[in-house]
This record gives sequence, structure tokens and C-alpha cells, in this order.
Amino acid sequence: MAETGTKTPRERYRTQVRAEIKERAWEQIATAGPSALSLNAIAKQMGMSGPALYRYFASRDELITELIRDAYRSLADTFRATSGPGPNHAALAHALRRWALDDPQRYFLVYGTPVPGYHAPDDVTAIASEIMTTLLDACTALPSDSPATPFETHLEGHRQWADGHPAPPAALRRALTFWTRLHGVLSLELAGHFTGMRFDPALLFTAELDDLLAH
Amino acid sequence: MAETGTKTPRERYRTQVRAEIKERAWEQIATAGPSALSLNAIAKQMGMSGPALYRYFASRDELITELIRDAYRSLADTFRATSGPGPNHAALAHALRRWALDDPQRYFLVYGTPVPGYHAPDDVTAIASEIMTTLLDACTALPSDSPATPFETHLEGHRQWADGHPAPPAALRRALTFWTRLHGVLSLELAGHFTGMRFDPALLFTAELDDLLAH
DNA sequence: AGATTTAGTTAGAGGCTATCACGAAACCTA
DNA sequence: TAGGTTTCGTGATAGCCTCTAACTAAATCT
Repeated sequence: MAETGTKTPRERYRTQVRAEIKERAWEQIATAGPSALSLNAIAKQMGMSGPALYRYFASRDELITELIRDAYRSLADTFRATSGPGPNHAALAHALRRWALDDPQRYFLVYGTPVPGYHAPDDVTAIASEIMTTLLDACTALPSDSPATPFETHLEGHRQWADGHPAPPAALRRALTFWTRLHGVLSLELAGHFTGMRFDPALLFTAELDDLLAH
Repeated sequence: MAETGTKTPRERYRTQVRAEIKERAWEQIATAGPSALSLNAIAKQMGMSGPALYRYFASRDELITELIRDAYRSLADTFRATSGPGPNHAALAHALRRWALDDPQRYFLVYGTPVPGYHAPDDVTAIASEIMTTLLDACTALPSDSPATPFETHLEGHRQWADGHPAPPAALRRALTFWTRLHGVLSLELAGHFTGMRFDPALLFTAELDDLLAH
């Protein structure tokens, strides 16, 4: 084999340990949030002493960034797998909701409260725009008949973020509202702001989705 | 004076020190987020040694809870001050946006990513329902003509959260969408998810608001 | 087999939360 | 105004944490 598709044993071991560290990190985040993530505790869980982890991640921040990257990647893949030809908003929406409920902290890592200083590395924002592209595809596939709103004409003049995507202004607007409205419902639901109230969040979600599809 | 409206000097001093501590805490939160809040650092800033702060707040968590309480209180007051007789959604919405932009971290303390274990004390949830009541008032004042949707009939059966408020189902639905849609736009804007894109978030916000008022 | 890279160790600096025991100041009361 | 009591702030300390540095031992490469 000319290609070392399977890497050297050391590299195999290394990636496997990195994976286990991330695994434990996800568990910690799920139970106590990202701020409670402790490299020391992970190391002890894995039977090694604190500083050993620094062979695998340069810092706590780098580990968290890696988790954020994985979260983005996971959502982008889910979206791409759901996306097909034609307008499949509903499928995307439900895929999003399933993905969010599957691991709320993972959702919050992507769309939750940011740390003021933090700036995502370029490859992460690239994944974000990949997600947006999938969404724009779905929106472009939907015909739009109603006349352009003022905001849509504003968007037509500020469409750099669509990154060359040929979506018409109405589709840009549709993608944005798809994003903000579903995020509005989802983030409040995941944050537990509906728990006291006894209605079914899933119905609110689909009601918003229906409204999105109707107009 | 039978009433000690002005307290004893000790109490005056005490509340003043508590206020200064919270002041510094807000500054720290604004620049580095709640997770970076350090009692030690605040103490040093105020010229006293670490443990002294524990005379004023039993723990870091208690201080943060107090900040959350103040944030809720501030929003409830803003809402109540904005609310008048009749349907003034637009005023409420813009008051909300101003309040949010005024101090994004304060907004996130209320509506942002929650710490998994954390449960807000009862008086805080009471303020939350006070906010909801103000919103329901505005929604009730608006006439609704369209036929009830399935979700609205569902809400009619699960309206405990309205806490005896006489709002009709359509108003319940309207209050929820008001909340989720505006939060959707605001939270993404404050979290910086629109920064790369060059459009004006204010226009998206008012576009969503207009849509809310139109239907 | 020897040289080199890498994984893991302990020690330690410096930060944090939080508790405790102690001195000192302020306050209340007789 | 003098004495007892409450309250404030202190330093010391325990126990976490992140992260660096020097060192050992094992695996890998030549």
C-alpha cells in the first residue's frame, strides 16, 4: 500500500485518546455546562495525571473550540444529509429540532451565549456558511409570488453573506426568518423557559414552521 | 419618625457596598461573561482582601442570582413603563430591543444559555410572569378576527401559564410568537451571528415586528 | 543497537472559591 | 460616657483549577 490511509500506530493511539477526551468533555458539558469543563477531572477519569492532557490539547480553550467545531460540523452534515432537490423546509426544520433536542448543550455551543472576547476560527465560520448555503438552496427552490418588501430590497443590496448564492431576495429573507424564528422557539424551549407553562413546545415549533411555509 | 425609611448607618453602608460589588460584577460580566466573574478580583478592585466579600454575598452563585434578579426586574420595569392602555406591541418590541442592546450580557443573563443545574428562585419566576402579563395585556387589546388554529385550541386547553389572565387563545398565541420571534432575531444579533453578513439587524427586527402586527 | 521522538510523570507557580479564627472598629444601651 | 455586643475586615488555610517545566520511560525510526 503506497497510501498510509491507516496511520502509524502512534497516530492511531493519539487520535483515539483525543476522541476519548472529547467524549468525556461532552459528558461534562452536558451535565454542568461548558464553564464547568475541567481538564484535570477528565484526566483523572481517564486514569492519568492532570498535565498529561496538554499533550493532546494545548489549552482548555482549544479543547472547547474543537468541540464547537465538531458541533458545527455535525449540524452541517445533518443538514446536508436532510437536504435534497426541491424545497424541503419542513424536513430541514425537523432535522434541526431533532439535532437540538438530541444534545441541547451542543446546540448552545453553536447558537448560545457567546463569550465576549471569543472569535471563532475561520474554518468554523466556513462551516457556518455551509449550513447557510444548504438553507438557501431549500429557500431558492420555493417559488415566491408576493411583491418584494422593503427589507427584501435592503437584502438585495447587502447580500455578500449569501456568498455568491443565486437566491432571489425573497429567498434570502425566507432563509433569515427560517433561521431566526425556529431558533427563537428552540432556544427558549431548550433553555427551559417553557417548562412552567404546560403547552407542548413541539406544537409551537410546527405552528411556526407552518406559518413559515404558508407565507 | 415612626418609620425608619432611612435605615441605620450600618445598613446604609452595607447596601452601598453591596451596590458597588454588583456594579463591578456587571463590568466584569460585560467584558468577559458571567463565567469570568471573580469575587477575588472584585474585592481587590475595591481595596479589600478576598474573603471580605463573603460578608455581603454568601457565594459567587448568590451574587450571580442577584444580578439575574436585577436583570429581570429591570426588564419588567421597562416593560411596565412602556405599556399603556391599548395594543402597543411596537412600543414594547422597541423597548425590548433597546433594553437588550443597552447591555447584551444582561439580556443573556435572562434569556441566554442556562447552567444545566440552575433553578431560578421563586421570586425571579414571579417577575418573569409579570413580564408575560404585561405582554398578554398588549395582546389582549388587539382584536383577532381569523379563525382559531389548531395550536390555539391546544393553548386554550393549556393556559395555566397565563395565570388567570383573561386573554383569548389568539392573544396567547400572539404573545408566544411575539416572544419567540423577537428573541430569535435579538439573540442571534447580540450573539454576533449577523456580524459577517452586512445587512442591518434593525431592519430584520422591524420586518419581523411588522409581520407580527399584520397577521 | 543506538539515536530520537513522544507520552507520561511529579513539582510548582499563580489563580480561584470558600471557611475559619482572630483583631478592630462601630454601634447600642445602661 | 463606659461596657458589652454586633459587625467588618484580616490573614491563614484547604482544596480546586490551568498551565509550565524538568525529568523518566517507552515507543519508534534509522
